Amino acid sequence: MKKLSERQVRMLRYIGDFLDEHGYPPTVRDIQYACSISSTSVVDYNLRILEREGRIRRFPDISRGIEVLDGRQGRRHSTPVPLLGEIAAGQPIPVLASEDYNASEPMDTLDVTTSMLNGEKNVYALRVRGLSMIDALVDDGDVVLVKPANEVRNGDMVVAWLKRDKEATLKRFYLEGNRVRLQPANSQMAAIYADAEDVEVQGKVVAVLRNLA
Amino acid sequence: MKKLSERQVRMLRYIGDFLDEHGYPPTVRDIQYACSISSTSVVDYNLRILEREGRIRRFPDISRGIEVLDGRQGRRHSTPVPLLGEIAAGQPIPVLASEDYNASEPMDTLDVTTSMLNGEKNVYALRVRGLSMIDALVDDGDVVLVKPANEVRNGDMVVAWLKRDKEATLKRFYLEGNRVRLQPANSQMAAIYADAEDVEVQGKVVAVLRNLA
DNA sequence: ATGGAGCTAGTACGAATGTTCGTTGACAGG
DNA sequence: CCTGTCAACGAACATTCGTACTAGCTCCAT
Repeated sequence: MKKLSERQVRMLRYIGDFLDEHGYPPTVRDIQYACSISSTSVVDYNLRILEREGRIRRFPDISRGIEVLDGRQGRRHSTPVPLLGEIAAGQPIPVLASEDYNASEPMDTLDVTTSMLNGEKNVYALRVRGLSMIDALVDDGDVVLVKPANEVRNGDMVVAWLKRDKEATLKRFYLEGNRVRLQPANSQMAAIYADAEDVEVQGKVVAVLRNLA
Repeated sequence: MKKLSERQVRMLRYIGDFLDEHGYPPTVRDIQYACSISSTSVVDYNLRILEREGRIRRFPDISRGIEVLDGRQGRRHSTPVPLLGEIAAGQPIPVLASEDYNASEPMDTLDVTTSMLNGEKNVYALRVRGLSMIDALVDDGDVVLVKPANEVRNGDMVVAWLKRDKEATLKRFYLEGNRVRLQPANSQMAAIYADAEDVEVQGKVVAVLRNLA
C-alpha cells in the first residue's frame, strides 16, 4: 500500500470522524474547510488519489457519495445472532429447527462482532445456567456461541448432552473406540468417559462471552 | 409511540436498507422512486412526520441529511476498542496514557459490540497470557475488556497487580482493614490475602471474550 | 353545504454540491 | 534550457437535491 501525503491522511481521518459524528459522509467543501484547503478542486484531486489507492470508494455525481473502505470503518461489523435460550444441567438442549431461524420476529437476538464468528454461518447463542461447564472455564450466566455441528472431529470443543446424567456440558471431544472422552479445558481436572451412545453432540462452541456488571 | 402509516413504515425501512447498502443516506428522490411515490413533496411531508415521531433526524438544507434513530437501525453497534497488548503474570500491566489513546494510527484495535460495554467509555482490551487468572475462569488467550478504574468498590472484579509477586491477576476485590482480599470467581478456590500497599488496581473488568478456533 | 384536517400531486425555485478547466510553481531528468 | 509530472489554485459550470407553493381528494364534524 502506497504512502499517502499528510494532507491525504488528514482527509481520510476527517471523513471517518465526520461519518461517525453525523451518520452521513461530508461534502467536498466540508473536507475543504476542515482540512484548510483553499479549493474544492484540490479536495477532488486528493480524493481521486485516495480512491486510486483503495482507501475510499466514490460515487460520481452523487452528493456525499464517499465510502471509507479502510476496514476499521467497514460496514457490517456486527451481526445479529439468535439467542435461543438457556442451557442448563438437567435440562434438554434447545434444538434449532430451521424454521425457527426464519421466524419473523419474536426471537431474542444478540449482536455479535463478526470477528468473533470466524466467518461461521448459522451460529446461535445460548446463555449458560448453572455450573455444568465450570471446568471448561464457562461460568453461570456466560453466553456461548454455538455453531451447529454436522460433524465433529477429535479435539473440537463441543456442547454435549449426556443422556444418562441429563446434563449439558462443554468439553473437548475425543472419540476413542466406542467410548467418548470429554476433556475439560483445565488440564488439572479429570476427563469424563462416557458411552458413545450416551453422548449427543449439539454443536461446536465458537466463542464464549462473559459480561460482568 | 404513535402508529405510522404503511407508507411511512416503508420509507423508514428503505432508508435503513439504503444506508446499510450504500454507506450514505438516500435522497428525497431515491425514497420517492423506491416507494413509488409520485412527488417529492409527499416524501418531504412524510419525512417531517417521521421526524416529529422521533424515528429519524433531519438536517435542513443538507443533502442526504437523514439519520435513522430507531435503535434497531441504530448505527454503531460495534465500537473499536484499543487492544493495548498482553497481560501476563510476571510482567507489568501496560498503562494507558491518555496521549496513547489519541495516537494517530499504530494501535491494534478490536471491534466490540457496544452491548458488551454497558455504555462504558475509554474501555481498552488486553489479551491474557498465562494462567494467572485461571481461577477467575479466564484462560490463556482470552481477551479482557478493562475499564480504567478511578475508584474500586468492594466486590468489583478488578485486574490487580501484586507488586511483591510480580503477578497480574483477575479477582473480586475486597478491602478489609488495611488488607486486601482477592476472591476468585470459583467459590471452590481459596482467596488471596495481600497487604493493601502491595496491590495496585489497574481497572475493572467489564467483559471477557474467548474465541475458540 | 361548509370548512378544516390529513394526505397526495405536480411543478418550480434556488441552494447545495460534484466536476471541469485553465494556470501556476516546484522539481527531476534529459 | 526544455519538458513532463505532481500538487495546488481559483473560478465557473452543471447537476443534484431540499424545500416551497398551489391544488385536488377524502373524511368528518359543524
